[in-house]
Amino acid sequence: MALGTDYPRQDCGIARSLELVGERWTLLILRDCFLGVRRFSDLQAHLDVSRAVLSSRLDALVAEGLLERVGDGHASYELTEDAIALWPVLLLLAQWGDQRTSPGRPRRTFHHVGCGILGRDGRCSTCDVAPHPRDVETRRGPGADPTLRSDPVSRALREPHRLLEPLVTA
Amino acid sequence: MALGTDYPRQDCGIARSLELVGERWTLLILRDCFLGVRRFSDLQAHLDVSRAVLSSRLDALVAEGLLERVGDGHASYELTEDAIALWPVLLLLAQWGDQRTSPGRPRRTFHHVGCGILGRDGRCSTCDVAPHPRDVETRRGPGADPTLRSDPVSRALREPHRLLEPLVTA
DNA sequence: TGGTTTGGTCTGTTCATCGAACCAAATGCA
DNA sequence: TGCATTTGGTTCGATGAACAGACCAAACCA
Repeated sequence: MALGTDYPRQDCGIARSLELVGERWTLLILRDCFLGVRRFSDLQAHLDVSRAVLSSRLDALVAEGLLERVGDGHASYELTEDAIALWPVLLLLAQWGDQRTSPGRPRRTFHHVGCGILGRDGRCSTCDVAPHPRDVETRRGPGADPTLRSDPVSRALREPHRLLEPLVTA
Repeated sequence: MALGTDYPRQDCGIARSLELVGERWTLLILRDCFLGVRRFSDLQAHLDVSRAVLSSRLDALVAEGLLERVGDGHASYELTEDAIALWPVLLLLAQWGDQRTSPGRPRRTFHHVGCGILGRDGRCSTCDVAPHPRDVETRRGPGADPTLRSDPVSRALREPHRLLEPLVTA
């Protein structure tokens, strides 16, 4: 972890977290992994990020135990339990960002499978449970702009998709 | 907002959020504001950040409606409701970072005033309510290192303190 | 009113990211 | 099986962000 992203003089859990997930692109990489993206090229094409930065970020996430490389050769990247614990952060940032920039018209919605939509506290509006991400389905919301991107991941995410399930791109 | 921190090609609430709070130091500034720090020099001394960066971050937070300059001359910085909505993110990052780097010995704990300690879901372990930050008291935890810093803010935070209340530094 | 403190602003240096080029390794197919 | 293609990097120069120090304007207070 480079010195330019650390906070050695902050005795604080937030600083410890930001040292790992605070760098540019990292949380968006994790977002994509929650959405089921598994392959380097899919991540790269969906994020439009330089391959050098993506490679460096993935290495760090693997080294710190947030991602796991599965399989030899063209590996698949999967979230660990530690990373999955960050889901509420991502959900809240998604909702907060949508509320500020597209009030009442979220770009993406999240649903407790077979139940209700998730509210601001991450709980199902129907049963009040805060479901595990694997029991969450994500859908394109009314505020989404389907014309902005057409990479394979963006196209696949036009359909509802269960979090943590591998996203199949053509 | 500079181009190097934006994600114009991401149609995503998380990207919108990160465009505002994803820059280095921003979330720590907001953390300090939750802890009741109000003045430029206290922020600067507690964060050990260059004054140019702090000034730039504060300007952006004010411009985007997350902070409010109160008073003329030597202004005071106060969180807006929009910013206060980010409290669960900060709480979760604090807990996640502490759990990973100091398991069982958090550097800082948060308590529902007159009730119980807050758990991982931000709810009071006694009454199960997720209290508003103004009803939360923060205390130094068993994992804190009181020798790391001795700026006025760090010294003041050795005592329990209510979130959002102005932190008085000598 | 003058000295001190606070809150900036400016600038050269260092580090991170970007974008393109190059290449090694893996995959797929005839 | 060998070759073409794809995938997953690595390298490098240009650009932008952060840092550290110096300077200074504005505010405060005795």
